[in-house]
Formats: sequence, structure tokens, C-alpha cells
Amino acid sequence: MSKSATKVLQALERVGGFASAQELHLVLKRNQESIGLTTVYRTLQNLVNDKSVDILRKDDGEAIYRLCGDSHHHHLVCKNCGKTVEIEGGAIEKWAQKSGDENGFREIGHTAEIFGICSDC
Amino acid sequence: MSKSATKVLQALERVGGFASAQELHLVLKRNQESIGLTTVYRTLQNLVNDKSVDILRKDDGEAIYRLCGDSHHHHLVCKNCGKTVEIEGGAIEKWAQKSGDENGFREIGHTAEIFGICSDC
DNA sequence: ATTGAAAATGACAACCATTTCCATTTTTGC
DNA sequence: GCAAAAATGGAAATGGTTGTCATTTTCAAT
Ligand SMILES: [Zn+2]
Ligand SMILES: [Zn+2]
Ligand SMILES: [Zn+2]
Ligand SMILES: [Zn+2]
Repeated sequence: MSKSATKVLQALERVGGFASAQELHLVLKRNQESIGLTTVYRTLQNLVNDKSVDILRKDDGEAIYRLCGDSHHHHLVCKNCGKTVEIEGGAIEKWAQKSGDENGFREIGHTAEIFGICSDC
Repeated sequence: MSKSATKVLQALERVGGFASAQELHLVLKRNQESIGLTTVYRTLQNLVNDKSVDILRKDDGEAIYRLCGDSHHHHLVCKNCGKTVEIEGGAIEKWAQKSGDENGFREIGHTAEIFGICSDC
């Protein structure tokens, strides 16, 4: 799992933001990087599992991906244009931990996303 | 836009939380409420436009809907056995609204889920 | 009550992102 | 070098969602 992963990561760097699997496939084709669409999907799944790539969904349900920094953070996403702002977790981090603790859970993690319409839309 | 809307809203009440269009269609069929799947989709779109219904996406991309004004809460889920506890949003509600406001977003919503291992596992 | 335009409905087909299948190629371990 | 395992990619299948369009229902005007 490496030749393809490298190509997909390069494509993600090139686009510099969110891109769908199909868009990434096109980008790679244009750059003479032969790679199958199936492999692009498979590679993206692996990268998401590795937490190297973030995945989220457009309003129409299509999955879009982007490189993920290693620091823990959350996203504020425009439902209309996809503009994304990275947000510090702040209070939510303690809230999640506390809620889990109070109910006797351990190995507590969380997901959180904020969405809305940005000022440009 | 009324006969179908009424039926779909009743189905949403009956399930009492999130449900997909296809699930709602099944619920209506089971209750002798004849309604086409196409009409369920169309009606849900209208209800979402009217802001009578919230829409969000499962991880697999399928759309799920719920009545707006259903008491808003979050879930604490055991990764091992699936046990689920409903959690009051508390801090996260303000955090989401504030984060959106500070970045000039409007119509702000959020998703959040906490997961871990429960005390029985 | 009659009429006719406009809206709503639903069976069916089309769409399209994603997944599955499987034969072929590439890599790995010895 | 060689066999086993992993990776690859084209084609076909999947499945949620949307488009089409003929039919039915609604409802205001006559
Ligand atoms: Zn925007
Ligand atoms: Zn966090
Ligand atoms: Zn458990
Ligand atoms: Zn909340």
C-alpha cells in the first residue's frame, strides 16, 4: 500500500483543499499518473483509516477528502461552497471527556463538526 | 403539498428520531398509508426547504431526516457493544454557535458524537 | 355543477458515486 | 528464481437519489 498512496497524497497536495475521489482521479490522469479509479477509492479509504486524510460529505452526499494535519481540531464548513475553517475544540474537549466519565465509559473519543453558511454565500 | 407532507410528518413523529427516506417509506407502507417512494423523497426535500425537517448524512452518505424541534441531544456510544446513552449538549451548543458566529457563518448547526468503552465491556 | 388550468402523485427509468468481483500484475519472503 | 501474498484496475453490480411523464387530484372561476 504505497505506490498509489504516494500518488493520491501528491494529488491532494496539488489541489490544496477538498477534492472528491473522482476529481483526484482526473488530476492524476492529467498528470500522466496512470492509476485506476478503484485504486483511488481504496487508497483514500486507507488514508482515512490512517487518519492521514479527512473525509466529509457535501450536501449532495458525495464524499470529499483533504490532507489532515496531525493536531486535533474540528471543522466549521460552509454547506454551500465548502469553505472550511479549522476550529479549536475548546470546551467540547472537556465536555466529551466529562460526559464519558460520568457514564462509566473509558477510552473516550469524539467527533464534532459545525456547519453553516459562510459570509460569502 | 399537504396530503403527503402530513403522512411523512406523522411517520417522522412515529420513529421519534432520525430516519432515512426509505425507512419512512417502509413505515408508511406498514401502516397501510399508500404513498410512493418518489413522493416521500420530494416531500422530504420540501420539508427541509421549509426548515420543518433537519437533514444530515450518515457516514456512508445516506441522508437521514428528523423533525426540527425534536429535543436536541447527542449520543455516547459504546464502541464494543453499541450501548447508547443520550447526552445533553451542554457546552457544545454554545461552542458551536460561538465558533460559527466568530467566523461570520449563519444558519449554524452541528453534529457531535462521543464514543468509548462502556462499563459492562 | 362544470370546466380547465395548475399542482401533486407515483411507477418506472435514468443517474452516478461507490463497491464488488475477479483476472492480471507486482511485490515480498525465502 | 519461485511461490505466496498483496496490489491493481477494468468491468459489472449496487443502491440511494433524481428525472420523466402520464394520470389523478385540487380548486377557483364560470
Ligand atoms: Zn460559503
Ligand atoms: Zn475535539
Ligand atoms: Zn459496551
Ligand atoms: Zn448539540
